[in-house]
Amino acid sequence: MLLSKLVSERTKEMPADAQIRSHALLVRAGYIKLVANGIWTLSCPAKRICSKIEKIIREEMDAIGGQEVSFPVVMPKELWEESGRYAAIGEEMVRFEDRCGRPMVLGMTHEEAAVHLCKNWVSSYQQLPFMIYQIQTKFRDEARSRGGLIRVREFVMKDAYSFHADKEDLEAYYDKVYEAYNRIFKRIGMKDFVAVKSDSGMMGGNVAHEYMLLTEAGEDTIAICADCGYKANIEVAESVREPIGDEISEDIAEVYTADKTEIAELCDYLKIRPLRVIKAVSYNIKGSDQTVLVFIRGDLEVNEAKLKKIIKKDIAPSNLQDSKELVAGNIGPIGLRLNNAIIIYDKSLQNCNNMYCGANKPEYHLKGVDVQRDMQITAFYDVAKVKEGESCPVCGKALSLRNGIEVGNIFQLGDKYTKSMNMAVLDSEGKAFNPIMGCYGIGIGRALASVAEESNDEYGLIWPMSIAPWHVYLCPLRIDNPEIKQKADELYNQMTKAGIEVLYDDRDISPGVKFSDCDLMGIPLRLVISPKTLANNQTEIQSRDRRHKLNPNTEDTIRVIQELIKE
RNA sequence: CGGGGUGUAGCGCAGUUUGGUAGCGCGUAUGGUUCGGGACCAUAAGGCCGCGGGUUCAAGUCCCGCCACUCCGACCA
Repeated sequence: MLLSKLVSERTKEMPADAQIRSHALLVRAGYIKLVANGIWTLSCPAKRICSKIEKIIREEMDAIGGQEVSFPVVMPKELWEESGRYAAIGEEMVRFEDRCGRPMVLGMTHEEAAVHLCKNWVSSYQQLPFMIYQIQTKFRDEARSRGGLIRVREFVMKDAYSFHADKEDLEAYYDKVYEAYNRIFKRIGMKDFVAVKSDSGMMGGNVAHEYMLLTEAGEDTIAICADCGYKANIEVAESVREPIGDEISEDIAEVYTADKTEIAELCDYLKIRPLRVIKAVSYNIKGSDQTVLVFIRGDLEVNEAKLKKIIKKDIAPSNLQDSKELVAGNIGPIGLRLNNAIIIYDKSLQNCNNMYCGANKPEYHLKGVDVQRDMQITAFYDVAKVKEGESCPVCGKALSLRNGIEVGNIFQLGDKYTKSMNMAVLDSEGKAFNPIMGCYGIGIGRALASVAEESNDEYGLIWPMSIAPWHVYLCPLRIDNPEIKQKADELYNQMTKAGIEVLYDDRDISPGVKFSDCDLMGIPLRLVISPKTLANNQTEIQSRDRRHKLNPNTEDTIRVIQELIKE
């Protein structure tokens, strides 16, 4: 490829609106261009990177028995009604009508299409298991896209679906995918990534993992135990907390607390620590007036993902100011009168004593509360957000919190789709059952951006050889010199013939511009020829990561480059 | 959806307070001198000042409405 013909704009200046490095550098180096909010064009080099990532994914998916298919982007409403998701999914799914007025949707995931493809073909357990996958454009009308290619509305995704006769088989296959994913991310040159336990969200199902690139720019938070290796998305992460209290339980008594209702000012007023307080947090079930009231230790926050899972309903924070039953700021679990409400007690309260809580009347709180003695609680649930430094649920050592970008995920789906869509096969006794499914996704563009996020320096991007748009940046200095031009052309042709991918900077401009474009674009190897090198019958090879700097003889150049690429 | 910011040449921005000839840097074109870490000189091209309405002799600038982008939050298989 001749750089003079490459359609991509490189700029000296960092885009002002980019908040994270991958966004800034991908735009600056001319890899991506914004078309509309969350919708990008990939230029040739970015497309080449994607193709290489896809190739690696195909190899690994095929290696675990996958078969590549292609589902439609546009699907009829009916398909999504079968699974119940036409109603369940909100505005992020694009809906429209075709010319005949038939309702259609744009695919944002393809469980329905996968079941549709397989349901008539499979009739016996003997055909199980199998896995189908595709690499295809998805559209999700995200409420808010951001971060360059990190969070977009239109993106290419590898999505895979496996079908199994029983849980054991699914679990065994899930482990295979787990390993395949580790290989994929390693091969595309991602370094600091982990697989963490996650929430299965709207996909349904139970066991799920997310592959996270650990980086400050990440949108997700992950709890990690450095000691035993426990890792979980904060949405599901657990921790162990010791009960708060003293040896001797005091008696319950009312205390005057004036207008202090916020935890911070209440603690200040009473000279106590927040963890001595039983805090009330209230929500409404979405689409109804039923209240969900959570009691939790004062220093902790409610993890809404956990809460939703427990009550199995969608919730929204409620406004207590117009409540007739609750005294905002003075809500307590004792003497509470509430109709039609779900009350959840967090595990952090278990066995605590000498606690403070609202007295359910203005300007008063209770002290000396002993959770076991004074409250009739049948069940405690874990609905608290894990905090930095809390104890690991496995080994008890301190947990740390890290940010991460979700680059892939794997789910054990169960029979949610096969059941709702009536996909049944016969078992060995001739009895019909619904196969169970797993599904497995990787966002291609996000993977590209994640590598960019992790792999760069003050001069620009640094692509790993495995996904670099080109292996070599051919950089002749003084190309106005016919000798140089001839030598460069010659090397370009030879390398291309030898299967080396070369970006040839054939522009007649000053060396500094060439060097900085090469660094900015992050091409792994830079091959310089100049009057200086040619005088010694040499060339100059430098790797973008500065690990190699060689001056081979001209005739050895290609061999040296091939070795470096292999390495 | 809520809150902030910004829309002026391909890119980055000034000009808007106080209305009066459309500016700067980079990039681009031509000629010349340079050239191993973003060279220099000269000349030139390039604008519906986001869109629509209004006020005014006169609007990039003031008023009203809309749109887009962006950041923070809500949301997110």
